[in-house]
Amino acid sequence: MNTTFNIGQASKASGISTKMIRHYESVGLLPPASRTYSGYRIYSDKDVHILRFIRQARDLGFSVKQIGDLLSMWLDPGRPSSKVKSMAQVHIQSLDQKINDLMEMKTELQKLVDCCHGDSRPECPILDGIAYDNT
Amino acid sequence: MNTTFNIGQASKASGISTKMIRHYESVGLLPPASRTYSGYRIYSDKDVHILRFIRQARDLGFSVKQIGDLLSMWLDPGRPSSKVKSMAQVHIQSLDQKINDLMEMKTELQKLVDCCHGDSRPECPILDGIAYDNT
DNA sequence: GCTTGACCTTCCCATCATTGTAATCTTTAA
DNA sequence: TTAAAGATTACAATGATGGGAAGGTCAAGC
Repeated sequence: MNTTFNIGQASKASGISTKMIRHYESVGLLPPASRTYSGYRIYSDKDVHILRFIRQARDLGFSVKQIGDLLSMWLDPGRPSSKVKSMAQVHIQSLDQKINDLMEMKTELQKLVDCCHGDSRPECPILDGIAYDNT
Repeated sequence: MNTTFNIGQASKASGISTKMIRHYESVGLLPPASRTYSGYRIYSDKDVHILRFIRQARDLGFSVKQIGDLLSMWLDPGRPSSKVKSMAQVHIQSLDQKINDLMEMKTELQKLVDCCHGDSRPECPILDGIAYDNT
């Protein structure tokens, strides 16, 4: 059955807020939705499927620009899977980079925390570390 | 010796761009710098020390708001170190949260990448996974 | 003394993903 | 018929940072 959805229903079905659905349309990630006579947006099953694709990609940390690329690859039946795979691998690298940056921050800060007695006295190796550390 | 710095020198000495030094002043993280007769900002050794503190805190992932709190604790000789320590611990938790989120993304994406042969054929488990996965 | 280049000033705009708000119109259910 | 829920648009804000324009200033060299 070809169900149709208004924006609120599409939002619930996809997990993307109505705000963001309109935004994705305005920046060209989505084609302009068709409209009812009175101007409400209408979404088909296929549209909702695309929205769910977008949400999944977003949850994997892809940017809107990258999601656009993924979408056009998804909708292009002939594209080689190697293209998708290399894009995914590049993205994994950037995730790794971010993870490493955050872990480095955590390690440094943990070192300072471990040195701090954390009581009512004012001496504080954490602040001293931030003030004088030259890593 | 009481050296003074203009904004470019303070930037080099602290590792914070001139853009950001002005920005930090405009949002109140820094008090308004004193000025030469012609309007150039002047920084003292102490000011540069504060800038370096800010950069260290930023490199540990603290937000400007949090850096403001750290700064006032740093400059308040009587504050208990427990205050600093608990703030640092909360921050470590939020770093952990971010690390976990990113690692989850990476794991999921890596699973898909591992399934993809990545050659000239169009079948692509990565796109299929993004399209149909319901984690 | 004047030119040049490097550096400073302010102000506005852009990024990125997302949320909030306000004013207004439409649909739906009581 | 009316009230509530939900849709429309447009604009602003977040947070950390960068870019650029238009203009003033300083130091070095001729």
